[in-house]
Amino acid sequence: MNYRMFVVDIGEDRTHSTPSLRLWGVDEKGQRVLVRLSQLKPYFYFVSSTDDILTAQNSIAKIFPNLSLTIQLRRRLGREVKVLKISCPDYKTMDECVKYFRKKATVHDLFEDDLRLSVRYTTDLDLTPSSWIEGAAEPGEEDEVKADRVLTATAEPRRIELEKPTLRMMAFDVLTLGTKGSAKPDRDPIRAIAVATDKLRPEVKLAEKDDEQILSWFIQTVNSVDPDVLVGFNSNRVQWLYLLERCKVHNLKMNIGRDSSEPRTSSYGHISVAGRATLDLFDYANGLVDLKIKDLNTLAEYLQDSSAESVESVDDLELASSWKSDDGRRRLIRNTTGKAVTCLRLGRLVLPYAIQLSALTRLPLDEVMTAAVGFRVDSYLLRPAHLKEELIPRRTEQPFSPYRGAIVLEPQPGLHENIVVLDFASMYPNLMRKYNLSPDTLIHTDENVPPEEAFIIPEVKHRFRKKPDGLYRLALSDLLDERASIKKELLKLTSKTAKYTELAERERAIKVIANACYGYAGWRGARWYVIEVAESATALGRQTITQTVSKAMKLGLEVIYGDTDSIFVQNRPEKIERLLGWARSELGLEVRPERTYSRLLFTEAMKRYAGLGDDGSLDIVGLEVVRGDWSDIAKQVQSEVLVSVLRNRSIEEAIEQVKSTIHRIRGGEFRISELVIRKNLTKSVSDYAVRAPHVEVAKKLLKEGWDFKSGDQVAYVIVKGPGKLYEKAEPYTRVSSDQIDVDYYVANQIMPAAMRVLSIFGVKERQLEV
DNA sequence: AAGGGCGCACTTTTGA
DNA sequence: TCAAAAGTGCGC
Repeated sequence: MNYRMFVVDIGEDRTHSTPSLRLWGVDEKGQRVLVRLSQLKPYFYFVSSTDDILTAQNSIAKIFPNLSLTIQLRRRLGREVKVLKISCPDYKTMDECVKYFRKKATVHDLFEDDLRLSVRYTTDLDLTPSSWIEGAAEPGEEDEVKADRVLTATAEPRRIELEKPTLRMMAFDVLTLGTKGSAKPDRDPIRAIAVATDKLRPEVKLAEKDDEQILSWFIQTVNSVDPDVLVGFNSNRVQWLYLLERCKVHNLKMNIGRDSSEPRTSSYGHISVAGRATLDLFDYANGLVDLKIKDLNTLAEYLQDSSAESVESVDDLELASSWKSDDGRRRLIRNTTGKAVTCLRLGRLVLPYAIQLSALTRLPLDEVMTAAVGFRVDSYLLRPAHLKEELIPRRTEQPFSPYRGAIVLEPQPGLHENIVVLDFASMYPNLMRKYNLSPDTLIHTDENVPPEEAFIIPEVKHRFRKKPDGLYRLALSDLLDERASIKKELLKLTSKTAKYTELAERERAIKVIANACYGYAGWRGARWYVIEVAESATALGRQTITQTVSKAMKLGLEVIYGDTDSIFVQNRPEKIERLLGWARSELGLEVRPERTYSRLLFTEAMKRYAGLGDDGSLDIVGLEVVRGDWSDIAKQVQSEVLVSVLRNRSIEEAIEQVKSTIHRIRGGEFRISELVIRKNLTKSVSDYAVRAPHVEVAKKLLKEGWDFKSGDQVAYVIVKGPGKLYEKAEPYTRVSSDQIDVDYYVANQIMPAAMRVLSIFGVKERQLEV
């Protein structure tokens, strides 16, 4: 009998001594299927640094007679090595065996002993999560399993292409509040839980005397809805943990897994529910650099979802006091429902991308969003490494060692007209591919290789073999070629169709992974951390951009600015065409005119400019307007100034706008929200060497029982009073207008933001004072 | 448990 | 008073 299914979750079964994988998914008829894949033999490799491999084999066979030992040929960083493949009959033996070897051998002698079973077999069998597979199976049996069909595979499954299935989604939100500071699960019961699903109306349940009933209701609802995907916001690190803790308090078993198991924290810190995928929209928001404030509302706005208005942003500090009034309580409850509904809608928007990223990197759907970029690349590289028979090294934290990066050109300050930005397309990935930069092609300094067989990298003088193709050339060729063909394909399709979305999201996922390969190579936590690769990529980048600037000047094009892989030049079409042709033929790289500006403004600073597009649109780069750590009032003023100067060509108008804002704020006409300054904690408050405003505010709130940890955002305003700035910072929710230090906002927020632009035109500060 | 890279601008604190 | 250090967030 054959089955076909879309893989939603992959679980490891350690309840039996024989290792097996459980593949959970949905078939073409919409039935939920569980396929058990057993007869898997865990294995790892042993490389002897001292003994000859036969001697090693013999001595190991004496100690572990029940192992299957075979001598094989593999590669270690491109060089052939003889290895002993050690296959174990079960987990227990594998654990014992690895323990023994780790004690005896140095870590360099063991390979692939750290791969989890699911990773082992997604790599070996080309088994891809979030994709369709098919294979032969026979009916199987499982106790207490929620699935329409339970099968036992009789052969290894194959990957196939079918249209994406409709996954059943359920979103939830949990309302908690602390009696003193942050809500603590051992002390503060859950006040309300809301759920939203595709079929049913959104529902919210309030806690009566305590939260036992609503917890039971939640568990029951999950089990009766039986979703494939559970969506939440901040669910991985906060909401699931809170639910679990409260269940513990009431002695409830949160048996919402499809095998009746409870949710548990798993790799990369995600919450795993057996047979289902979990999706935390916070993880998605966290990965979006454009998103300055990481909450559900800003995410909804970013994704242009209309449900953004249905949720109010309520500051944690305000929750408890809101809850005390009837009106506030109604608001909070409505909000909880609104958040569940919004999570459902946004979950649907994000899912197609998550599926593509999961299929590409082979990280299961629930892991892929939580895993940082480095881990996604790490996972992606496992398969090409396996195909090349490269031994997969363990992840170890290496010492930090900096290296030279890209070139930034000094901008020509002032106002420019008719400028075009020329960008190299995927510069680092293309350079890595072209020069075969890879851990397994790097030639060591003591190796003698004829110069014609090597690429010699300028400046750094590292050498890479021209042949055979390295790990990155293999991986990047696949990625870059597929991306190019998808882009072509997309031009033929109408947008908003299912096929279009699927391909567009696949293209996005490929771009993310391809662009991350360079950074990965220089990341000291990477399995294949080889600094020479990263160093060579940036050295080639510097050479490329320098040569391009020279060529542009030779062609008579004035270069106004450039950064890493771009140059800003006058828009002279014939000359630019010649430059692009030169890059194509002489460098073998694609340069594209990315953007044209009718007017473009530079200060003396690099990485900061504003440009007016031909259609009247305004790009603002690096300036205060696009920074999250400036008050809205300062950003608003600068934005108005830029519009006046660039679009309306009026310095006078700009000056008037600044003056009117200063006048307004001095007159006390402002909202506190315009003055809030936000900064992230980058470490725990006790680790700070200096007393910074946001750290002092966090300290104050910590004393009151609020949680603040590294990564949390602190929002504060500056109030009147003597002393240092850090003594005048207060949580914005507790401050009234008359306490605000207006002088600070005028002198240190509005003025600098406005003058950044206006000083270019010779405007003096006193011209802006009212 | 930790969560690609380097280059740069800018504010505030620190310490002499 | 001033330069250096600490800290943050950006660009690519």
